[in-house]
Formats: sequence, structure tokens, C-alpha cells
Amino acid sequence: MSKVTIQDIANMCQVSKSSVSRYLNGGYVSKENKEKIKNAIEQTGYKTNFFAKRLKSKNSNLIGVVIPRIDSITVGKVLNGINSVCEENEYTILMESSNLSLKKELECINSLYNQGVDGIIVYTIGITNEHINFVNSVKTPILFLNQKNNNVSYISIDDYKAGYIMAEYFYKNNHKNIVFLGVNEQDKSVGLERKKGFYDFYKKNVSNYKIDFLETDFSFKKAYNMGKMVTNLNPTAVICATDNICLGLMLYLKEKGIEVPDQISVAGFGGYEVSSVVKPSITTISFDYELLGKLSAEDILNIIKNKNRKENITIPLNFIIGESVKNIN
Amino acid sequence: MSKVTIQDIANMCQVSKSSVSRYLNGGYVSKENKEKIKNAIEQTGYKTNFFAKRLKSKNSNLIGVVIPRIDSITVGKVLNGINSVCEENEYTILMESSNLSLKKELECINSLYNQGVDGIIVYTIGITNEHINFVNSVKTPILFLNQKNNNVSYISIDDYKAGYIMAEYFYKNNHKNIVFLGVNEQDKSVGLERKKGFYDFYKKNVSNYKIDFLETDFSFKKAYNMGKMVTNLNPTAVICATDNICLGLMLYLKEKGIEVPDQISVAGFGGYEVSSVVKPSITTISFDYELLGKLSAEDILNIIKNKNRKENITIPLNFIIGESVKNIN
DNA sequence: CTGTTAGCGCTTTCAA
DNA sequence: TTGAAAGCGCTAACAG
Repeated sequence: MSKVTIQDIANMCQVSKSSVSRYLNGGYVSKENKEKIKNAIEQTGYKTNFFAKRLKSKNSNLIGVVIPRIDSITVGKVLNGINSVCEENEYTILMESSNLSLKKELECINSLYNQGVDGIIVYTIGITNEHINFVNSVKTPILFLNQKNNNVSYISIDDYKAGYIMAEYFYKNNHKNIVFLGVNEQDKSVGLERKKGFYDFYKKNVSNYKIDFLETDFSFKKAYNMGKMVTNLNPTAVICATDNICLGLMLYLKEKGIEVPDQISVAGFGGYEVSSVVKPSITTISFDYELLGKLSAEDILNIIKNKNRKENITIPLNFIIGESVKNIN
Repeated sequence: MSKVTIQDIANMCQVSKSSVSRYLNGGYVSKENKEKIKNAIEQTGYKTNFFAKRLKSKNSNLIGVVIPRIDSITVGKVLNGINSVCEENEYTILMESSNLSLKKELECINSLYNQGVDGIIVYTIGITNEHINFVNSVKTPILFLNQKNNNVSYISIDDYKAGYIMAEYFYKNNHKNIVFLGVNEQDKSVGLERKKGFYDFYKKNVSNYKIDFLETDFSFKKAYNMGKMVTNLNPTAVICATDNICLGLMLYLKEKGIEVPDQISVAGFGGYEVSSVVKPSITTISFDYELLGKLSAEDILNIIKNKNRKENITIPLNFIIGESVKNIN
């Protein structure tokens, strides 16, 4: 089937393989020959051999993508964005998952590099010195998502700013007794930055306030189970590190008959679909993950082609005011 | 960086490239030379050129995967399963998305084929004659997920059986006035098979009953909006094509003060995490999508290596009895 | 515009 | 055990 080569069709047309190659790559071929070659290709169903082609032309039209895990809506959206851009540009994605292991992430980068991809996009869980060393030791462009680090190229979401804005909103609604229901700081963006932004606003702008931190994980269930600890602290408002956490908490509150937002205000981050359809709808800050994916693909393609790059980018935020936060005056 | 070739290290060691190649591929090399070559490789950081290698040895260690869309938990789980097996066997995934377009699905298969993958796994949205023709015209093994069709190799979930079992359970709980809140039949597994199984049980085993069909889509929101139409039909129980649909419906019922399962029973399919944590927890049938992914990867690898294949497989079901269905006696 | 000529880096007979 | 030699299928000067 795929054993028709450029030589075969050259023979059929009584031309040299160079001409066929030229035809294939848009070089000079006489109208006459063009026609002949075209027909021969159609008849034989000739397909250019990917590997032979790549062996010569030094680029593979492959983009390596390292993701932290695959069964996540967020990651899915990012991949979607990357995919759409790659498709347009006839690049194919080579994907590997780090399974949230830092060591594995490095291995994936290396593996992708060895497979000759033209560029690598890493949805990182943390940028270490090893990462930086690797980036500096190879000429393959590598772009990081999800964490800022000025030693490498990155595109990131401004989690810090998101936290900051949310704090501002909480303050405007007169909340000064708050619980921050967050996740472990090992997760730089969700665990660290969002929290830091939130705290910083209060630190800088508010005099008497109280923010209690409670740690949960990303699951709905755990958040639900944290409900009692949250209410024990008697906050007027709870800021949750993700919408999913917020949803879990809300279920607990509902079951306890605690009204949101009348008795307690809540908010999240993420802008998930369900957040808007739930009652009350959740006040949240949404991130355009698909855009993140798109921009990163465009960016790496740009680096591959032009070798130059604009500055590190940060994706804009989208504040969504729902019904879950009340002004307590 | 990666410009060290087999020739370079051959020169360094004063042996021929053949010897180096043999060393790399486990052929005969003297102990002495082995040592020398090993050192040279380590020192230079030599990496075998993927494309040159593939050009000769007819296999690429690449598995093509076509998915319908990427931002879906279900797809994510399947990919996870595929990924874990591929990793163990040192295969890399080449992924393309059909974006739920049948035409695009065919294009993806073709594209992957042209890129020289050793096998293709297609998470299909529908197997057409074109699919079958393509499969028969190439020697690259192609495996389909998510739909049964005896003209091709497939691994599938037994949606029909799931529907049948659920119907049996509904009947045991004395429901004979039912609404089936499903999706369009274009989706063979969720739209067609689950429904068919459900209806067939009643057709075969029950004499006086009524099942009204209502069509929605996969979204939480739409299901929520369908609530009124559902209740207008006054069923004693509602079977939803997915847990997500069930969740949407439940929100509507809750807001209307209609008690589940006291006033109306509901159930779904899928076994999502949230389904169990919600109140009341949802009676559902869960599918092990990760297993589906794993088995399919194992299967295609097996076909690639042995060229023979066991029978088409169907993934087992897991019935989860929650609190959302009541025996109305 | 076209054919000839070299390879790209690796594997694989075939003799030695 | 080893090396020489012949390609895998394609691209890219170069001279016509």
C-alpha cells in the first residue's frame, strides 16, 4: 500500500525523482509534467514517507506536549487550544503525561526531545533548576505553561492577580472575617499564587481583618467534608481555591440549612460551567484555558519559525459576579 | 547537541558503525568493544536519530489515537489508560481530535496512517463503510472503541446491557410509568444502545407500562431546563442517559421542592465521582473507562507484535445502587 | 525548467 | 565477532 515511492511515480512519468520532489514541494515543474505527476500520484495513492522526509529536512512538524495528568477538564481545554492551532499549521502533537511527578516531567521532556520534536510545550507542575539547565543545553524551543519563571519562556495565568481581585471584591462587600479554603502550596498556581494575591490585598489595604487558612484537596468530596471545620470558624465569607471546592462546600451548607449568601458568602476560581447553573450561582474568576493553549501553540510555532519571541505572556482574567457573595454592609 | 551520530562514536572507538549499531540493538559485540562504545556514548551524549531509525526498521513505536474531543472526563480516562500501557512498552502516543466530526475522524485516521504509526486506536463516533474500507485497505492495525461493528476490531462498553440491567432494576422497584431522558441516537453508544437495552427489557418482560422519551444533550444546563417537560409527564421514575443529565434534572427537582426518591425516582449512567457525594446519591451504572483504554492499548500492541488477535472485547459493568430510586410497591 | 549526484543516520546482508 | 557496502525514501545543490 504505502510502498509507492517517489521513484515509482518518477518512472511512471518518465521524469527524475527530483522533479517529483519539486512538484511535491512547490518547485519548478513544467505544466506538462505537473499534470502527469499529479495523475500518477492520484492513481497510485502515493503517500510521502514521513520518516524519510524528516530525515532530510531537519524539522519534524511535531510538537511535544507534556501534561500533568490527562483526566482534568482544565488540561483538556488547554490541549484543545494547542490542538486547534497545531492542526491549522499541520503540526501533530506528541503527548506524554507526567502524572503529577516532577521527576517524570523531566523524563517526558527528555523523551520528547529525543524523538526529534520541533518544540515542546510543558504544562508544568514546577520549574526546577534541572528544567532550566535542560532548556539551556538544547536548541529545541521549550515553553512552559502554568508557572512564571523568568529563566525560561512561559505563558501563564495570573493567579496572583486573580486572588488579589477577588480579595478586593470581598473587601468591597465588607467581609473581614474570612476562611480561605485552599490547596497545598506545592501547586504553585492554585495553591500558592491565588492565596498570596488574596492575602496581599488585605495586608496592604485593610487594617482589621482575619483570614483563616484551611487546606483541602481538589476533590468535591474532601471539600464537602471540610464543611464543619469551615463553619466552626464562623466566617462571613469563604474563598475557595477552585469552583469545585466551592461546590463541595455549598452542598454541605445546603444540607445544614445554612443559606448562601444570606448567612455566609462563598466564591471560587475557575469559571466551570456548572458554577453558573447552580443555585445560587457562584461568583468566580474564570480563566480562558483554551486561549492559553492556543497562545502557547502559536508562540512555540513562532519561535520555531522565527527564532525570536515576544515577551512572556499572561492570560487575562474574567471576573464573573454570581449570586454567592452578599454585601454585609 | 544531537549531531553526534553513530559514525562519530564509531570513529572514537575505532570500530565500524555496524558494530555500534549492533551494540545498540543487542547484536554480537566483543566485551572489549562493548565497553568502549558504552563509554563513548555516555561521553558524547549520543542519541539515536529517531527518523533515520524509523526509515529503516519498519516500525515507529508510535501509536496513533483519534479522540472525539479532548475536554471530556470520559475521554481523559480512556487516554489515561492508553497512556499507561504505551509508556510501559515505550510507545508514544500521536493524538488527533475529530471534534465530533465524522469526516474529520476519517481524516485523522488517514493522517495518522501517513505518519507511519504502528497502530491506530479510534475512539469513534460512528463506524461507516468508509471506515471499513480504509481498515481493509491498509495493513496498519486499527482498533475501534465505543462502538460495536463486526467488520472491524473493536473494544466496547456494553451500553445495551447497561440499559437492560437498569430497566430490570426499575421494574423490580415497580416503576411502569417512566421518562427516558436521553440524547440523540447519532451517538451510538449513549444515544442508541442504552435506550435500546432499556426499552427491550420492558418490551420483553412487562405487559402494561409506559416509557416516554425526551431528548436533551450532554449538558447539565439543558437537562436542568428539561425539568418541566419531564415533570409534566408525571412519571414515577426517570432514567437519564448520563449522570450529568441526572444531576441537572435533580437540581430542577430540588428547586421545585420535588423529593427524590420519595416523589420521583431517578437514575443515570456513568458513575461519576460527584454522583456518589450528591444527596441523594445517584443509582447508576459505572464504566471503567481507564480499563477500556488499557485494554485497547494492550490489544493493539498485541496485534502489532503477534498479528493475531483474540475476540472483540466488551468491558464489564458495575452497578451502583444509590439512594435515588425507591420501590413504590 | 530538468536530471545527476550526493548524502541525511541508521540497519542489515554478506564475506571475511 | 567484525567491516564493507548497499540501501530505506527523500531533498538539495549543481550543472546543464
